[in-house]
Amino acid sequence: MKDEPVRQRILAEATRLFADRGFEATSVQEIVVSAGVTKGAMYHYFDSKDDLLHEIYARVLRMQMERLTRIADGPGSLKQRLHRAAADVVETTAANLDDSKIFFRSIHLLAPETQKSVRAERRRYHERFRDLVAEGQRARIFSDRVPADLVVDYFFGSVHHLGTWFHADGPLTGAQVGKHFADLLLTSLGAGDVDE
Amino acid sequence: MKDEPVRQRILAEATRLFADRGFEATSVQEIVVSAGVTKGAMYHYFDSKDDLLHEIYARVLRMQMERLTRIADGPGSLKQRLHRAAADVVETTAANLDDSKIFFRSIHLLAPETQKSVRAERRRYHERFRDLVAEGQRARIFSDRVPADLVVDYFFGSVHHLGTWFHADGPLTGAQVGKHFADLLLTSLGAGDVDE
DNA sequence: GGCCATCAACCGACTAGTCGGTATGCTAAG
DNA sequence: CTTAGCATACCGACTAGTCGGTTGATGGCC
Repeated sequence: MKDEPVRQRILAEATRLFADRGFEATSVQEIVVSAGVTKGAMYHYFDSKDDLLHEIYARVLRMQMERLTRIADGPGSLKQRLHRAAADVVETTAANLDDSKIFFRSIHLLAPETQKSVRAERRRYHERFRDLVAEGQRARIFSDRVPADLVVDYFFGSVHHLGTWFHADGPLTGAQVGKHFADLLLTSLGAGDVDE
Repeated sequence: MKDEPVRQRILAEATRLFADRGFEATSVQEIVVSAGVTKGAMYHYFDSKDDLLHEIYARVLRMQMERLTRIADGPGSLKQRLHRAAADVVETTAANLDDSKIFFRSIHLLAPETQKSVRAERRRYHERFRDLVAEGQRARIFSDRVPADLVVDYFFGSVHHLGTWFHADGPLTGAQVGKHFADLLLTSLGAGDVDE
């Protein structure tokens, strides 16, 4: 922890504190004290407190987008890939709960421009996921009674709210919740077993 | 409104501003100016800025709990009542989006004690809803492959997430989204048509 | 080798301003 | 007179961000 690069340590502590107390309720003082550095160091690596928040978002978005692309373009039937993608996003969200909490609590506090670019990135992710559902609906593998966009909003609502109830030391692991959520998604699309 | 016009006006403006800019990013000055009163008036009716937030929460919780109880204890089959309750909470959330946004963005900013009581109230609501699902699972009307608690977490995630994408002037009304979401919930529980 | 220049990394006292909250005063009603 | 219902002026605490300065490592030059 001590020999970890300064920049990373600041980011890690900021993430922890933002998730704990909220962005606005956390002062730059608290962050630098927690990270064992000074204000000078922090403003050497980041432009502003907002920039710190933006970096946290960018890191998460990059990671999730990469994983989704790999799964969606990977092998397996459509059912299998959708199930895999759904379970994966739940599992990785559970594994990075702090990032998730910060994301949905604080995005409105960013500068309008920054907010716009973050939302755009988020939308691309959403659309990639929706395309999987829409493809299945066109192929009559999934029911099209509910529009694909709405199904995806429905599903991701559940994922994003993991931060409000999930605990790493609770009765269920992230992987278990992921499997259940993916099952619920597939079932609600009228798809039978994944292995059909 | 006619009992205490000033108090209500302060609450209404605070709700609007909190939803718009966030709790911490909104100053008491801005609230009183928006409401056309002074700080003295605000601190006459409320103990603190936190108290203002707490009142907003309490109002929402009271309303939702009352509606759920009326539907759950009302007439109709279990399927019908669950469908009705699900659609209703979506519709009322959509109709009070500001309250919903504030709720999930700012609850962590309340004093720990207040937070605890709000969470407890929220949990009672959750449990009442879960009991409907669990009852159906015991009666073999719903699939019990996924635990009732998890199904409810799944569903309410979607509801709470409405604040991030739903717009009153969008392509779908709150009632339409409510019906779709309720359909998805019932389908994911392996229940056929509601009218069976 | 010895010497100097350069530069990123970091320090921390400081500024200018904002914040939530309070003390006190005033007015109208009962 | 008392009390409710506000208004106004003000305070101390705290904030994000700045800026002149220090330190240690590196590289070119003689």
